[in-house]
Amino acid sequence: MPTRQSRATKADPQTDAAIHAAIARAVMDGSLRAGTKLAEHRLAEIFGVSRERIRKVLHRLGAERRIEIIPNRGARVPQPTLTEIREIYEAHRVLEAGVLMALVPRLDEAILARLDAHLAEERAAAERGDRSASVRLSGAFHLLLVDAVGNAELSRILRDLLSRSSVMVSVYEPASQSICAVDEHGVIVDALRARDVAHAVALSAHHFQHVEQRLRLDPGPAAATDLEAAFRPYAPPKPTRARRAR
Amino acid sequence: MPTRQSRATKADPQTDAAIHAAIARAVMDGSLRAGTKLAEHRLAEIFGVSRERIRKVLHRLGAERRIEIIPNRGARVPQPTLTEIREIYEAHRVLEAGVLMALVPRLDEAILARLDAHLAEERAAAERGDRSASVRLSGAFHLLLVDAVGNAELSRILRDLLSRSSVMVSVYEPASQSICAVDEHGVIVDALRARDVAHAVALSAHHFQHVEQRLRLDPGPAAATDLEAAFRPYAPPKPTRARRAR
DNA sequence: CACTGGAAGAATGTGCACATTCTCTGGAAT
DNA sequence: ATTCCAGAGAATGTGCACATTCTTCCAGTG
Repeated sequence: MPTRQSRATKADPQTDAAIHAAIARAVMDGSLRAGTKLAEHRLAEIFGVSRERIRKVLHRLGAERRIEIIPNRGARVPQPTLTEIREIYEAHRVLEAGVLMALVPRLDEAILARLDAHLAEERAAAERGDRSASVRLSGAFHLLLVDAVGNAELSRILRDLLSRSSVMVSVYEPASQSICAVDEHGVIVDALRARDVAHAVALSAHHFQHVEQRLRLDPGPAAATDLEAAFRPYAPPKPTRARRAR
Repeated sequence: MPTRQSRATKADPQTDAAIHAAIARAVMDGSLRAGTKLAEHRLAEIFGVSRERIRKVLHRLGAERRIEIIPNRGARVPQPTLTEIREIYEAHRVLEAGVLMALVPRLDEAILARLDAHLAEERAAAERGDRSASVRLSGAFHLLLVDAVGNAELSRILRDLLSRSSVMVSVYEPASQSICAVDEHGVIVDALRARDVAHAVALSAHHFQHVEQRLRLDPGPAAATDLEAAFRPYAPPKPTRARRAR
């Protein structure tokens, strides 16, 4: 009997990890706005894989709290309330206090040099008005701090928290302002260099509260986004014929 | 109105959540020892559900890092190295420092009363030599601390961390000693009552280091455990006839 | 005109069959 | 005797078909 389709032409064009990363990134960077429905069938068509593959990825994203899954009702990009967002930021602030306390005793010149280099990058991005780079770098600053402690578990937890707060920035953050003022990062590094734990912690807390205060009060429109447009840069290695957008 | 009878007659004997909880608990409390293979087919028979159901639960447990999944090679109870365990404990210690700093400013009599009541429970368990209760309560103490902050996200993160360190206790902890000395918990509460943040943090760090030092250096035997025996208390609504273990 | 009931269509959930990969055993060659 | 290889058996991965549930829309009634 004839084989259905020799999918043996090549190994899976889209591996699970690739699809997972694509959707996670689209959710994180705001390409998919809060409230967007993530229908299994449509995603399967877009990525050119079976629905089961999409289904598995979606469930994993749900377990990671990156998307919201309601039984029998599918997956959506989460639309967090302002209270939930403040909780995320507060959690980040509380945990970073512990990170700073653990970091000070093990500071060395190499770590301080890396932080200085990062601050220079941030300033450069701010000066040339590159908002995209600024957002990315300001998040990376906090990751740099936790990575300096040298505990993989800590890094994983904080990285996860940061990636989830990124989702929310796209909903609540006014687009005209940068997320983290580079000056505030600079003074934290200064306090670290002086081995002043209490001051570093206080500056960090103050910094996070600044960010929280900048959040808009209205959630903005919860309109859905076109799935195909969001995933166009990713991977249709499938010669799909033109499809009309409804 | 004809009520749905399909659910009534065929009533899912085991819901996904129940199976998930059963396996997670078995892994956490040591009923399944490190290295035990979790074969899909056998679990499906034991719980009396289809293999797909087990498969989904297993993948979710893997995403939560509660079990270890190797592609094409199945799921196993993780057997962490001593270094990984120390990282978990260190992470917990670092994060709890932040929690204590956030907790002190919002301490009130109600919280202190809850902590006191918990300490009394711990002492009672210790006095009657109930090791099982002692282990459970000593973990609950740290959850009580983070819950008192009132941030659900923080509670979730620390709860997850604690549940994962519980796995390791069963591997590395000598059975004759209790996990957390109740005295050490008591002095932490004393420092909190005095609003002495620095002291509370120092005591907490000292406490965690105590626990770390108690860990045995040899991982002990990595023998597998009989799956059916571990899950006998759970889930056999199976009218299956007796089956002999091969 | 508003509201309820229900049917049709669509989306999600599940079991099954088959494909792929791995493990284990037995035998032959060095 | 040890090592390597091949084949059988078992376990995992995947696509498909069907069952269940939800949404939507429309007809009928008060």
